[in-house]
Amino acid sequence: MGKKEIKDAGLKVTLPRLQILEFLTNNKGKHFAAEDLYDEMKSADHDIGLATIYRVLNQFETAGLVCKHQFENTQAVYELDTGEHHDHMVDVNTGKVIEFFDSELENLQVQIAENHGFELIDHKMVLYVKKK
Amino acid sequence: MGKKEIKDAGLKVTLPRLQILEFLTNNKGKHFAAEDLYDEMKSADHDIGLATIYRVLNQFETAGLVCKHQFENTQAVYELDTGEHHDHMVDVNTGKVIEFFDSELENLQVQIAENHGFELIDHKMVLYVKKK
DNA sequence: ATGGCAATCAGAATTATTTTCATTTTAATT
DNA sequence: AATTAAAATGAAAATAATTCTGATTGCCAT
Repeated sequence: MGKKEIKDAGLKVTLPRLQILEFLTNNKGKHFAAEDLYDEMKSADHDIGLATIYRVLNQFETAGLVCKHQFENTQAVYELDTGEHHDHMVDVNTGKVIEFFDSELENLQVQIAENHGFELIDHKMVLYVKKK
Repeated sequence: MGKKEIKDAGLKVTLPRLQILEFLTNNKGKHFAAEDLYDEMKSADHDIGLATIYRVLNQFETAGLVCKHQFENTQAVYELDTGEHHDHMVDVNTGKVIEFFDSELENLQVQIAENHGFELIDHKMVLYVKKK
């Protein structure tokens, strides 16, 4: 149970926060829009307002508990932050999102930033692909 | 002047389109939100409605004349598509956007997609950096 | 228990963008 | 050059995603 994580984030332990965090924990690696979560919570008889979902997700994001992605769709999606960095590959035909990690790529990015006189803080990368 | 490009895109050559395209051509490599362009046009005594700006930018995008980027800000930004692919680096302190191209990176991306059984169609990458 | 402050709810507000529809402009044709 | 149909425009309304507001509720240290 996520009580500790919530407390460590400087937030009060409330039912909505626990329920949202629990759901994301049980669905590692999957992406959910705020409204998806709203529906999921409703299905589980957890009546959490949409505004609360958005608020909690933002708080969780700043706390490093979840990460937020803005793919091509207009709605942002969220997933549990497992601490293991990864990038995304989107199948343009199916819309399916594949997560991957490539250390050579990670190194190259640091290198490129350095070549321009910068320090790499973070990056975002999405590959749009299709089955060959 | 951009009459030819507009015609080739299957669009009628109108004043708003010419003025927007001319402005972007004179500002290669710079990014503008729809509202920036709206203001720019107004400053130049070209009274183009904001709806038209959005409409024309979308048409130009599908025609491959401009490309659209969604960085961290909420507003999308547009720039002239010079045909030369490049990625972006954002200075997290100044907000400044630096364009760059790295062929090693491009190759690696193709490679990664292939390793997962996919063909790379396109990609989007933003490096968040700061001065060292 | 209870008092204070943070969290929640529901709905209103905001922001970016798109759509609608009446009017104007373009470009093809006479 | 005048005619005309189709496409483009402007202004305002509509939409979509997200954030804010104000009243109420819930958490927790005393």
